[in-house]
Amino acid sequence: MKTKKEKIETVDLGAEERIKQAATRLFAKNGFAGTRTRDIAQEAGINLALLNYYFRSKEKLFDLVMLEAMQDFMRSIASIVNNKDMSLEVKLENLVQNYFQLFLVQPDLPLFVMNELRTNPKRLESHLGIKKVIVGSHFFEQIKKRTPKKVNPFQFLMNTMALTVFPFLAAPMLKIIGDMDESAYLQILEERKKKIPQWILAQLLTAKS
Amino acid sequence: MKTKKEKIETVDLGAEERIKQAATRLFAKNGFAGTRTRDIAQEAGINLALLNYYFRSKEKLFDLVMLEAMQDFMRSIASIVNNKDMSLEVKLENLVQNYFQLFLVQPDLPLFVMNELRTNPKRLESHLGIKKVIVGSHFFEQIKKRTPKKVNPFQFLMNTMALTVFPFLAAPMLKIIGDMDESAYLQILEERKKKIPQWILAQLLTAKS
DNA sequence: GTCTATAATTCGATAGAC
DNA sequence: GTCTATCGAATTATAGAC
Repeated sequence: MKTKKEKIETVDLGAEERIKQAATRLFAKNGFAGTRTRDIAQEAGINLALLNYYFRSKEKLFDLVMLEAMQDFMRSIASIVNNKDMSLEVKLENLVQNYFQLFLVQPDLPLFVMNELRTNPKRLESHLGIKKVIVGSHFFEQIKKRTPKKVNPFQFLMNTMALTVFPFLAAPMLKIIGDMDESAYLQILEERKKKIPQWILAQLLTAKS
Repeated sequence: MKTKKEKIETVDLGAEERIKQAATRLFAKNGFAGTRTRDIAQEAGINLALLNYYFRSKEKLFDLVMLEAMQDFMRSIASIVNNKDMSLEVKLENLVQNYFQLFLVQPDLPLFVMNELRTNPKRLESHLGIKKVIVGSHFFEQIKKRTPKKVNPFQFLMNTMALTVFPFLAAPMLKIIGDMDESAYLQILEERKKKIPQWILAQLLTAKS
C-alpha cells in the first residue's frame, strides 16, 4: 500500500535538497562566518535540528555546497575548452556566453569562490584537478600559438577571465561609478558579451616588444 | 617633571592607532563576521576592553577603518585621473603602476572592498563622491575621445580596472591554475604592469562594428 | 588609559518526544 | 524524519579596580 508517498511531488523538493539550496544562497551572500545555521533552516522552511540531522555540522554543509558549486563551475567550461574542432574565436564566444549565463543566474557565485579560495586555497587543487582542466586544455594551446613571442601566454588566459568575471565581481561598485540602474547595467553586460572576444584577439595582435 | 612621557616614541604608535591598523589587517583578511575583537586586541598588543574604550563597538570600528581604507584607495588615483597635462598613454601607465604598488603591499584590500560594497553599496556613494571622481575625470574624457563610435566608453574604464585588479582578486586561484609559486606570480604581475596600457590601447583601436 | 573579571547575548549542536 | 527545548561554547560589551 503506497498511500504515503506516490511520485507526485515534482514541484516540491525534499528537505535535504531545500537545505542545500538555501545554504548555497546564504553562504554565497554572506560567507561562512556571516551565515547562521538558523537562517539557513528558516530559508529552507525546516527546523534547525534537521539541518544537523542531515549534514552533521555547519562546516560539513559548507564543504559540500562549496564543492558542488565549484564542480558546476568547472563542468560548465570543461566541455568548451577541450573541443578540438572549435576555432579560438568561436571558443572565446562560447566561453564568455557560458560565464555570463551562469553568473546572471547566480551573481554572488564569483565573489563567493574568490573568498573561499583566499582562505582555503588547497580546496581547488585537491577537490578538482583544475590545473589540467585549464592549462592542459586545447584552448590554452590555441592561445599559445597566437601569443607574441616574449609574452607569457598565461597573461591572455588571465585577461580573458578578468574581462569576463570582473564585471560581476565588482557590479555594485561599477553601477555606482557609472550611475546606472540594474537594467542599464544589464545592457552594458550584453554589449560586453559581444565585444570581449574581439578585445582579446586585439590584445593578441599587440606584438610590440 | 616630564619623566613619564618624553617625545622619544617615534617608532611606537599609540594604542588607538595600533588598534586601527590591526583591525584593518584582520577585517581585510577575514571579513567582519570572521574577525574577533579579541584577535584585534591581541594583534594590537592591548586588552579587549581598551578596544571598546576607544571605538565603542566592533561595528563602529569596522565602519571607521573601512571608510579610511576607501579614502586611501580613492586619494591614490584622484590626482592622476584629473591631471590635464598627461597623455592617456602616460596616465594609464601611472594608474596601473599606482594600483600595483598599493595592492602589492595590501593584497587583501581589493577583495575586502568588493565584499563590503556588495553587502553595503550605499557606503561608496555617500561617504565618497566617487561618481564625480571617475566619470567626471579628465581621464574619462580622454577615453571617450578615443572610443570607437557605438561602443559605450564606460566599457574601457571597466576593462582597465578588470585587467589591473583581477590578478589581485583572484591571485590564489590563478597561482594554482598556472602552477606558480609566489615569486613566479610576482614576475607575471611585473610583466602585466608594462603590458596593460598597451592592451587597453589595442582594444581602443578595435573599431569594427 | 589600561587592566581583570564578568555580565549578556548569540549561535552551533544535541537530547528526547512524536 | 521532524519537531521543541535546552545545553554549552564562544564572543561582544561593560563594570569597576588601579
